[in-house]
Amino acid sequence: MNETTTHSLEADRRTKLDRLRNELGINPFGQRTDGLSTLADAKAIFDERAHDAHKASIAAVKEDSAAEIVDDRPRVRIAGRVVLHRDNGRLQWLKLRDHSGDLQVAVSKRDTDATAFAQAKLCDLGDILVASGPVMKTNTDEVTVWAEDVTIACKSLTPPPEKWSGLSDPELRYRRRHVDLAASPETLRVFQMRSAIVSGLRHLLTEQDYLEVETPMMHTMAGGAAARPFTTHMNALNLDLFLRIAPELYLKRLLVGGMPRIFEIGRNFRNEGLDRRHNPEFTTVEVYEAFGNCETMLELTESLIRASARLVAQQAGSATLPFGDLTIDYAEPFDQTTYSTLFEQALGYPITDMDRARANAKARGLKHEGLADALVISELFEEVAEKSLDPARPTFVRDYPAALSPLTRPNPADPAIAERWELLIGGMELGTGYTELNDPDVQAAAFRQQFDGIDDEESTFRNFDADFIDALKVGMPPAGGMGLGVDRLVMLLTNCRSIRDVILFPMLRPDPRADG
RNA sequence: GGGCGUGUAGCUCAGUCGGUAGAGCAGCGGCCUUUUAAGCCGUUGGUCCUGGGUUCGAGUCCCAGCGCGCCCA
Repeated sequence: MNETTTHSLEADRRTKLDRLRNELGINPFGQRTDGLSTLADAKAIFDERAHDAHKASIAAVKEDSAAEIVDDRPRVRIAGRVVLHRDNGRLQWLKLRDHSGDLQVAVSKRDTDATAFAQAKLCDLGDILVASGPVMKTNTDEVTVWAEDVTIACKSLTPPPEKWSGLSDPELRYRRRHVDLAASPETLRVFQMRSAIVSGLRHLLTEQDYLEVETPMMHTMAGGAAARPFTTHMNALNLDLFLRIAPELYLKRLLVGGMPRIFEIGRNFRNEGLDRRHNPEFTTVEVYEAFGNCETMLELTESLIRASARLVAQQAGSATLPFGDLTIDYAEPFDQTTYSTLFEQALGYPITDMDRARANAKARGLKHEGLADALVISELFEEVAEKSLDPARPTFVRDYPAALSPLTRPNPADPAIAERWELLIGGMELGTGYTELNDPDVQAAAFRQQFDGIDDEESTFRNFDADFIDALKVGMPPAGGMGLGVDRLVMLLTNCRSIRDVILFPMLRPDPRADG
């Protein structure tokens, strides 16, 4: 950032600020304004008949000065940021933008008072303008507000980016998201969609009698998932705390407490890598349902995603959306397979053949030494088997190994298999669902077992959560539970290839060029 | 963590073989009452990411670092 030139461009704008104040007596940092229409509404209210009648009456007056001007064109008051300014001398054309779209405003010297016209003259790209007047159409058929009054509601002191390309440097888009949003309607649209998707999930769940709850984000023990937590410290209690890596163990306590259908939409924090699919803070929706199981959750998850896709596709009956080169149809029933089937299909030998699995892991340069069998299989599964799936086909992978699922109930018929699925779409893990474990003794044993076969650093963050075991002893109803990554769902549905494009302010390194 | 790419005016980008730093938009001064990325005339604006090195001379070549992106782990 160059101090000198920034300063000079800002200085130009400050000069205009002074002129507005001194020559026009205007404070260009305005006040409450009532009766505003959105630009989309103002555009929609245009009345062809009234417009034609007005035009005809003007022509009639030219013929016969006794004729009367008829003007019942709809009038609006609008506000928006100036994104174009064409000054033709005594007629100025402005294009305003708000969250609903763009709309042109014409400011004629003939039809505005001197103060209004001068404000239009002095406005810069980026200023926020309020204009009012009839909605008409230009000779080239563009719906336009023919201004009768114009006020600068907020003077912008910072020049906006190039008016057609906006910000294209991804770094600048993330660091100066406010500018990106103001300059790029496509960016705004992604976040409008994100909001609609989250509201849609909330609405669908609430409508089916799931109760929305909020559980702590600061935990004394980081549980509910295998991930490294962020740490913080509470002064009042002189207590080290973890930002939550998952809300699961608290939500289960609520099942114990007698809330049978609950969900939480909220942030989790994982102190791990950053890449196209991972931001250290990310949003999930987690759902628990008493007397459900992993099947219940599978059906629910599929229905939620299908409904979200329909919402985005906005065409009744269609739920087909692009994701990169893929076209994904969410209306079709999602595919289902099992962990061991997919493994054997992709690797060519059964999941039980540890000799080949270990040799294979070694050959592929995967972690294997000192790892438990299940973790070696898991490495191979994620590396080879998951990638063998058709990314355009949403697929539930069922029957995960119990050894990888310490919070899940094992299948009664085969204790090596957990009643758990993961959902993969577009090459991403979207979510996971379980039949929850509610036998406190089996849970306690599973907590102990999770320390086996992992390295010391990893085990630092795995805990034996005695308080949670105590809760299970009170008695938790049989239940299904699921967690769905909201950021990744939004990526899929809005065709964004980086998680940073669906998080308003993604984590970035501090700008080394910044002063502070 | 590794590989590749990238960083030049407020923004978007050129910059050839190493020889005085360029354009468009934005800005500034003019003209213009139906423009459509308006047009016309004139004009301002640079820590070429940072630090070293090679060279008579570096935006350009070399080394190191930093940010961002892509791919891989």
